Amino acid sequence: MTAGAPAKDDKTPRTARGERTRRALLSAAAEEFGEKGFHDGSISGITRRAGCALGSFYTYFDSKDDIFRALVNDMSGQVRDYVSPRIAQARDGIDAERIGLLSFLEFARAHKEIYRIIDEAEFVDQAAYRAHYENTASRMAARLAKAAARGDVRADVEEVHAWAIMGMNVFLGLRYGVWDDSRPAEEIAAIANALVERGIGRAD
Amino acid sequence: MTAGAPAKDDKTPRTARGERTRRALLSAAAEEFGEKGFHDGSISGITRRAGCALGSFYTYFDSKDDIFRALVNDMSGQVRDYVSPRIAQARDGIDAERIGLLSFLEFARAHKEIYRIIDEAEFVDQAAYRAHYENTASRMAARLAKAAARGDVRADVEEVHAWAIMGMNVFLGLRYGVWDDSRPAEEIAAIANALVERGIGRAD
DNA sequence: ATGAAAGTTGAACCGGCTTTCAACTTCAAA
DNA sequence: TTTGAAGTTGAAAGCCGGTTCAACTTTCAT
Repeated sequence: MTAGAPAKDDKTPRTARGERTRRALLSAAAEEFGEKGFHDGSISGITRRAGCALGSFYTYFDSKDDIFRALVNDMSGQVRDYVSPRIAQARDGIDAERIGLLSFLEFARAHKEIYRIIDEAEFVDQAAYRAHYENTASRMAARLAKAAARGDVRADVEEVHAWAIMGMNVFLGLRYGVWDDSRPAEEIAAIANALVERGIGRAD
Repeated sequence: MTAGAPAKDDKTPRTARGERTRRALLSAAAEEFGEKGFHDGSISGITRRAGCALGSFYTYFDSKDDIFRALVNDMSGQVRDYVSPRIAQARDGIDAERIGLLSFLEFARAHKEIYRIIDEAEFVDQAAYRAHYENTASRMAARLAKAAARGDVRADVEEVHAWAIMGMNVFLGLRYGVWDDSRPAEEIAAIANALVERGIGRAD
């Protein structure tokens, strides 16, 4: 046995053309579900946007649920890949969280469909939904623990703080990223970061 | 013209029996949608739980969307009516926010379906979804402004702080209310409130 | 007591959407 | 050039749940 995939009836493309079609379907699905939501979005809408026939859909995905799952994974990864390298540039633990929120705001402004997709996962694929937030929270908790070890933040930071700050970020992203992007992202990030800094920053 | 309702073909019950049936349908809908979500939940599932015939549904509601809208309104009001009087007992502006989170956690633990219903409104009735959060945020912003006037919190508190704290509360409610209620609600509220107190409390 | 308004019933209608399928095209290795 | 595996096509099958409706029962004001 070679790779991890058991491949009963494998839907993985074997060809450059196939790969292209699969990508086209995935990004068409992001548009379709982003605009209409899972239940109003249709597979024929997806294939129309992707410029292929209805039947081709089933060459790459088992079902409507299946492509949705794939999409949630994809977007969850996209956020992480956008935010992580930026955070790595931070000068300290508090600054890392400012940059985390700032880049998340930027990402949300550029991909307004993200909320409709991640949030709808709560109904279509709860496991993927929980996984997304639990992963995000535990990455943040790990950063905070490191920052605490370096003395950048209080020693008593824990999981609860990570969930609190993540929740803050998610709602600020919705309100000031997706619903209304008229205020500078830097300004929002600065205000929230001041709250965080006093809230968990080291006591002087 | 007498009351506000125009009443073209009014679905309001005129009878005690009718009122009972309507309530039964509404709470059956909370169960059904809470368990299965809007799109997997069915009207026949609702009437089965409510113990009435399929056709009776349409005596009180125009459509599946209609009852969902009514339900979101109902639950949004229930949260407010549970939390508001408790907040009124607070000794100061910071304590008010602690109690707000604490009572929200209690409410979420007792009504675990609330997230699935409010969150799905994002797709079924976006206006109701936005209204729920905008109302909640502006109530909080008003409380904070009052607290600032009394010197309980910093003078520069604004809308952004309200959205940040609301987001915190929502995610803590999901994580420590709905998904896992093993830690005491008081403990979670205390940790978050310490963050808020240092974050926006008056500078000494 | 009585009749009209309110409420109840569930079988059947209806439309839309997912999913299937068998014929057809493309592509690249031999 | 040949061959067959990979990919494409879109019509139509099949399913499922929302919605309708006309007959029936209950309620309540007079």
